Amino acid sequence: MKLATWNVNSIRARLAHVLDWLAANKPDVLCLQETKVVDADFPIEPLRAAGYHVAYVGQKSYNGVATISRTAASDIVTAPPGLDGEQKRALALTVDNIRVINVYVPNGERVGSEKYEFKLKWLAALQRYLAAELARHRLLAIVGDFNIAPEDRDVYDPTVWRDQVLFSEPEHQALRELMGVGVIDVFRRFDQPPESFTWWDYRQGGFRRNHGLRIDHILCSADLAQRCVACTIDQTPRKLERPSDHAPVLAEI
DNA sequence: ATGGCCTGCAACGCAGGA
Repeated sequence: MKLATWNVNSIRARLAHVLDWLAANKPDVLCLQETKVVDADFPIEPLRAAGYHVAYVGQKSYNGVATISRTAASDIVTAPPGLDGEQKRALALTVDNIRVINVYVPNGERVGSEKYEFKLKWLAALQRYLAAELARHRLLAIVGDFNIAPEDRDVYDPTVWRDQVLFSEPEHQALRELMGVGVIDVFRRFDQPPESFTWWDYRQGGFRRNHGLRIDHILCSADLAQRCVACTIDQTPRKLERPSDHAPVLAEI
């Protein structure tokens, strides 16, 4: 099966790109982040017409996640324990016998800010939820925009980014601890081109100069990771007019 | 040239992103 994640920076602004990408890539599951729309206004019909079931949880203006799938999902959780605040950032469901947790981890604004502390607390709650889910599901993927670049090779200029938000030691520690619960970054299970990133700033010709970060991830339980045969970043939609600033990550499982 | 972008909201600039 093909499992993908993509921060679309507004599902309504990016609907045509998403539909085109679905037609071109035919994923079985696509997890979207930053849908930026209340549930009543989510554009379900065009996605259904494209042959997908849709689960979503959103809010006005900010955040919001959605998981679309070729086959119907079950056991859908839109407010996981500990992640059930005002900000809609997590959505879990089971599809094709695989537990899929879709997350939009807080950005954190800047090291030491209130939002940064919120990010670390949110990651700790996510770790607890992930541990509980792993106890129930042998085949599990947790995917999405983690807003953390794990290693030096995931940042275009580690010297510039050192100790900055998205690349600070407390964030690295939080991600390591979360992964220590029992999930693997499948992107690094395979040979990859150097300087592979998933996000590029809209400003300063970030994409053209490949000034990016790898902050969107597909993390799989050991048994699911074993089934994974490929994991790639698709830069194609980042080259379109009015793109999302993130590119999709796609795993073949 | 020391800043350059994008989205949604209700504006006629702002908050937030990363």
